[in-house]
Amino acid sequence: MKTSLSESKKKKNLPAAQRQEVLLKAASEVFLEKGYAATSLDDIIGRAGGSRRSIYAQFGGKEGLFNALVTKIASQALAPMRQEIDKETDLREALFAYAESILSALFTPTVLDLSRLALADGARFPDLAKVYFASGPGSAVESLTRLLEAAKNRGEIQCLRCDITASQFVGALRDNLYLQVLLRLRPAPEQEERAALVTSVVEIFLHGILTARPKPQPMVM
Amino acid sequence: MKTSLSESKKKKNLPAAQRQEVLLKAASEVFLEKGYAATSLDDIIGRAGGSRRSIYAQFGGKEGLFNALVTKIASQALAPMRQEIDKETDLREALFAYAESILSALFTPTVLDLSRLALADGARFPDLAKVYFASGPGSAVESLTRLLEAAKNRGEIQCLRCDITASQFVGALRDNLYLQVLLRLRPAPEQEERAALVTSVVEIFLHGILTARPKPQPMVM
DNA sequence: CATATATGGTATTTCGCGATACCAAGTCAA
DNA sequence: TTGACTTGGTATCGCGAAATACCATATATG
Repeated sequence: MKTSLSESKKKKNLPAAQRQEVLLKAASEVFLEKGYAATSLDDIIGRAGGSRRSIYAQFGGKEGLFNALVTKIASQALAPMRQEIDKETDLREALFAYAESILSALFTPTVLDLSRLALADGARFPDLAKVYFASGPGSAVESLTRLLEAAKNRGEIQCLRCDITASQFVGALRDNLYLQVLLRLRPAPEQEERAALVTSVVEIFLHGILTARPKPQPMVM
Repeated sequence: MKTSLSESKKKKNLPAAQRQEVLLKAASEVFLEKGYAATSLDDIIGRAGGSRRSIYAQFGGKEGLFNALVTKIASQALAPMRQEIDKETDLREALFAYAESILSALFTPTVLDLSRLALADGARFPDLAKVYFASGPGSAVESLTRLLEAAKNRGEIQCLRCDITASQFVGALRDNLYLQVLLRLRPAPEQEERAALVTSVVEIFLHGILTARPKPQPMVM
């Protein structure tokens, strides 16, 4: 019946170790695409080959399978959000570079899917929520914090709590846009739109929006 | 058997209209608490009284019930995010007031639950996602945009796209904190912490973080 | 080649829950 | 009071999917 689908890549009777890898990979893809509840074991088996038996033998069931891969997925998928920053280069340059890389990482399809997964199923799987935040937004903000603190020590900027400033910088980058994309109300922004957002954020954080820059002491008149 | 639970408030044989109200109220609570999938009709009936029959007679089923209330819930629950701003008062004052009210609205338990609901089930119920965004974050940013444009017209600030600036202001307010609370990684911030965030955001958006305010031309020495 | 072991595939069981049906009990009108 | 109608409560059905069991088939070992 359904075995008619051309048997594309169904390798047969793999040894346990390989089968486990293939299962984990397929499961990652499906869970990310459809979420935990909407994914059935048949979906996974259909993609990975193998049988229910191997899943239960190696992972104990659906929950076990999910728990076995969720940490690894999260850490891998969020790798683009953990780029280290060169603390020595010009602050403005560094902020631009950081903002661009974070922003494009945020709108990566895999990152979006993982974010939706964490938000939807984080309650049932607390580890997912923890790992997601720690290895994504959390660590992104940490490296920015270090950048800001370096600049502060050089006297270039003033911020009482650089960690708060860093977190707000990332928040400003996310904008309402990230929310809209998560909600599937609009597609992810292309390069051009992202660049506009980055410029706006960096400009604001460096100079503020007051026209009177400070327009300070000298009453020029 | 289970009828032993003290029959607290189970009013019996209500007329259709009243029963419908009670059902909607109970359903709102449960859906917000547990999400769509995790809510069973028995949960709702257990809280509202009445019977399956009334649900199917009036709403056609679980989906119908959800659709019937989701728009109204969203609009009501998000009302605190739609406060109008006085465009005439001092900009700094206005931003402070706006930021505080938005921030405390964001961390309202009901708003948090609704946000989780929209993010988790927005894919299955597109209306939910649309209404959530439009009557919450969307309209909040709109009123801020008008405030900024008024200030821009008075020459107080410069921003090419005040709508983007407004959106980034709200994003900065959300910080990583909102994400952490949504993920249940930490409790909502109290008044004190919120005030610190508000101060930081307003300060940054007005003046930026550079120490050299402009520290401009004069090479003092 | 034959037997043991492990894996693939499918059938069967179990369970939760939405949907439906049915009966009892209460409400309303004449 | 009586009879038609509405609502409450429970029992039943159907479906989807996880969990389990069973048989067939492939690989390994002697």
